[in-house]
Amino acid sequence: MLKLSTKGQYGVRAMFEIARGYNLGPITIKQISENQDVSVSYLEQILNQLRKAGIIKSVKGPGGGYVLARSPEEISIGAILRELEGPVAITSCLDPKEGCMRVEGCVTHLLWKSLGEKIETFLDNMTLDDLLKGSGFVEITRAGRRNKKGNDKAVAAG
Amino acid sequence: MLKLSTKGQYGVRAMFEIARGYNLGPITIKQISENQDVSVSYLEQILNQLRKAGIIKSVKGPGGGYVLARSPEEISIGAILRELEGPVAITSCLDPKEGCMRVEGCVTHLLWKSLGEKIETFLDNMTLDDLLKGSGFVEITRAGRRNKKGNDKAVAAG
DNA sequence: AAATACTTGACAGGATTAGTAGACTATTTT
DNA sequence: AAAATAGTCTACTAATCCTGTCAAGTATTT
Ligand code: FES
Ligand code: FES
Repeated sequence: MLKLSTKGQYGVRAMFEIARGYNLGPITIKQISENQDVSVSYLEQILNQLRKAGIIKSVKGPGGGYVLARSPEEISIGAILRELEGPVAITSCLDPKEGCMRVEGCVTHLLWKSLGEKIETFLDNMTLDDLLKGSGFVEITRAGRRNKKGNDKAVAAG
Repeated sequence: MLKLSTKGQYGVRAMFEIARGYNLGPITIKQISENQDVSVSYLEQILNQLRKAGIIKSVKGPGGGYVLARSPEEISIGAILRELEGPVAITSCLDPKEGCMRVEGCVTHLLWKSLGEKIETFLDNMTLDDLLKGSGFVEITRAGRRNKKGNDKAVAAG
């Protein structure tokens, strides 16, 4: 129960890839695809949606790709998921677009609402930066990452 | 995102109806159906599932219906939902039946796992009794509730 | 002009959900 | 015993959503 669609999952993983080297210039869809095992076509759809939402920016042409629009600590997982999957709405009664006539006197409404808020808080407080830190990734060298100006020294971890 | 299916929602609402007068003898599917606006046929399916799980018991024949198998404070919302919708599994990687090869080194796995546990804790700590108390329902008189031995006095609230 | 890379919209197959229907079994009451 | 009540079980369908592909197009750099 309470599954997240693959779109959301892939979206977060893609965002992680972009965040991973966000000060190293754009990363291409193809690279994300290879690192995360998600098809290029599907990623196109997902990243486009995130771009329209202003969470990432795209750079066209050779050397182009995707870059974060803000720094990793300013992008929450919640923001990403909300774009791709709509607001947290355990029941359709809680969906801003749907609503429900029975709300008053409905015994469960408060329950779902409360759970929804808890989830939302969790997701909104978790950022890409937390993801970066929480996974031993500060220590990778950026080998294999294409580089704009030829400064191929890894941004080594201290 | 993170929707609950109607089956789960209806299930909880049906359980609430059964809990509502659990010391007054069984309540029929039909009554639940009327009180909660869910079709009898669909409820049959749902309640049957809950009965097999041992959460409620059924009484056949005239005067029969459904009764809680335990007291309201011993039945958590989590238990109900787990029966009807399977375990909390934000991603399929976390589903006991599925799993994932990428778990190690997967940056998001821990995130989903952590969220899942939070949700589960919430649901497991919330019981039918909380629902009864939390909704002004201690005060209703049981009018309209069929009664086995003819003692039609309402179980009045203090 | 050529190569790279993002952009957009349509679409299809499959899975899941939501709900209905009908025939059957068990129990109580008359 | 028969009638009435009420739960049991299985199958089936329609609709919706998810997952993902494809192809033609636009923008930018070299
Ligand atoms: S049924 Fe819509 S709020 Fe409970
Ligand atoms: S992809 Fe399965 S655990 Fe992350």
